[in-house]
Amino acid sequence: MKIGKLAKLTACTIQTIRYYEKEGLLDTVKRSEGNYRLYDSRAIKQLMFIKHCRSLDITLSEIRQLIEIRDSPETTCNNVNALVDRHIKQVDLRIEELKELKRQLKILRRKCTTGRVVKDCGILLELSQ
Amino acid sequence: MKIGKLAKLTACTIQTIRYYEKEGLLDTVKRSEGNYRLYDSRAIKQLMFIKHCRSLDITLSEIRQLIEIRDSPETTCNNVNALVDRHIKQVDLRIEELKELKRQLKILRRKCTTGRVVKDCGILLELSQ
DNA sequence: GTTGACTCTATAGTGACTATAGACTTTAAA
DNA sequence: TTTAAAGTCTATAGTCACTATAGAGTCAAC
Repeated sequence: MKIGKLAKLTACTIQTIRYYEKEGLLDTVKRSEGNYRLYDSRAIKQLMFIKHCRSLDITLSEIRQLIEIRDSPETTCNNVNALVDRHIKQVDLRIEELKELKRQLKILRRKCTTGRVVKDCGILLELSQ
Repeated sequence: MKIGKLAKLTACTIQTIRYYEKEGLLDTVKRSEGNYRLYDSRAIKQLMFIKHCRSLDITLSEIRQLIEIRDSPETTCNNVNALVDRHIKQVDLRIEELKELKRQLKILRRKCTTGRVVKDCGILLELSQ
């Protein structure tokens, strides 16, 4: 299978697949006579693993770690658990930050009602302090 | 006042100040004989305005718009209100996305308990599907 | 044989900074 | 007065995870 088909099957762009290869997340695969990459089902699995991780906002560097861990099947997986725990904490923190941000924005928004002219705009006045 | 003092007063880094100037958010200021930038209180105000906006996650491009609007004091400020409203919506959307992400991560986390070996790790198994 | 679809590499751009190199200026101490 | 340290200058590259483009090569069908 060539890269276009893999891209369709996995709903990745061709550029992204090549990018993951360059970053060492996908194995390099053999090439056709015309230098086209040739993929098999193993590549689909690898790519879906990456996609799944990315959909959970796991960074490429963390994915690299997970791949490395996965390839030592007899070690304990405590570091996998730790990685996920750390990730949940980060997401939580970001949610709290954004909630506070929203609160601030709403306060700001209330400083001005529609139809004023700029020099009386409560929002701009507030932002200028 | 030279750039280092401005940086201290506003808790910005020197590089960031120069960056904002390059991006047209800060006025270019006059220079000393030795080509050092010389700032006055006007620069402090401009920079604090930018900082205040950035703390609300307003993009540099939006800040540019706000500056432009602010400099036409007789026009209505409806576009300021619209910009803030749009921003609140975006933040809200992002919060919802992150909440869903957190839910997914927690589900994932429950797939594995501590102390297993990698080849039995429920998290890695789940991610591989 | 030629058109069109596909693929290749290499490079630049995104946003909002951050970091570095190498040179110049100013200030303070010896 | 020298010199060392601290401050500043410009220009450039790096960050992250892609995305977009240029220009060239490959392949299949008509």
